[in-house]
Amino acid sequence: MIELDEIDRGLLRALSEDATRNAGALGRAFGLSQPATWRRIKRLQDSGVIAGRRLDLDAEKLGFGVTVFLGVKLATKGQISLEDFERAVTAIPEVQTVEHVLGMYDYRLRVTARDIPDFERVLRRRIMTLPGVGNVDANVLLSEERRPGPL
Amino acid sequence: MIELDEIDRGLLRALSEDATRNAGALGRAFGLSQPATWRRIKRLQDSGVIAGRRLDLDAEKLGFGVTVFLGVKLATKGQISLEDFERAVTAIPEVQTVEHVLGMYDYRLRVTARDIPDFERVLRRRIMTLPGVGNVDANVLLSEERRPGPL
DNA sequence: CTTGAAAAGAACTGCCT
DNA sequence: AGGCAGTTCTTTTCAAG
Repeated sequence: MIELDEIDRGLLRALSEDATRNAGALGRAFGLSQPATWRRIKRLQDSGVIAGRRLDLDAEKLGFGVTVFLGVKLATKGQISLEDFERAVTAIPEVQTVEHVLGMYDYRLRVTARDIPDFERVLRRRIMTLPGVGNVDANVLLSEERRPGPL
Repeated sequence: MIELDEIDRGLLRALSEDATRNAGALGRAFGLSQPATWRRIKRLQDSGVIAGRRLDLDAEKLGFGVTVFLGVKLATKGQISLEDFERAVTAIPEVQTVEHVLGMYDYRLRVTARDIPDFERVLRRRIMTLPGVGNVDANVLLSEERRPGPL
């Protein structure tokens, strides 16, 4: 694990919200020079604390107005069954995230679709036919807020 | 909604996985010049399809080894109750995402903690004391895979 | 749409405190 | 660790085909 001071945490918090901010402007906000700030960011990248930079897409504007969370309980779950399920589920383009979890469900899926009929198609033809699927629970996303986490 | 061709979708797919790739290199991959690629990306930003660029942090390396998904059912849910709950839940630093959903649960929370004892503390002192909380279900994250979505 | 060029700005390096 | 000065690279804008 890596040692982080207050400034490092501040940089991570700022960049988590907007990764386009440059080292010069960021440094000014924390009372540091551009190279000093840049070196801190580079250190965070090299150590792996910063795993990458990703785009934040607006699903609505892409024509995907419906996001549904599915909780999947497998009917049969041996080693083979898990791998079969994972391979099949990652081949479905509408599945954005696959989370293997422990608890009420075995997997949690984030699925996006153009509209409700489109979602029904994905659910019936793609999800319900996955190998080993038992029970499936659904929750439709109304609104969402992301936060920096406990930095 | 914005009209996108195959190249736009390709750019979004590429940048979703790694937003550090520059216009020149990206353009080469799609047979476009640097300025042409840059104009496309700018158009996607201005139209709001690209909502922003965020950091992808490694929670493990930050010392947060435990991620738990909570499904929360409210006991009382009027207009006031929802706002009270949302205001209180967003004040908890360990809560990374708050999703207002329709279905089995009313809210779904992504919570990170240093370890299981730390999680128990958050659950007992912070989550269970939220205004209006009824039943709470938990799923512990084992592994996760994110994908570009149906672009 | 393209290429080519030029200016501005950000990223990166080396050296010094 | 941090700062300063300089170099390299990308971004950004422009002209012209």
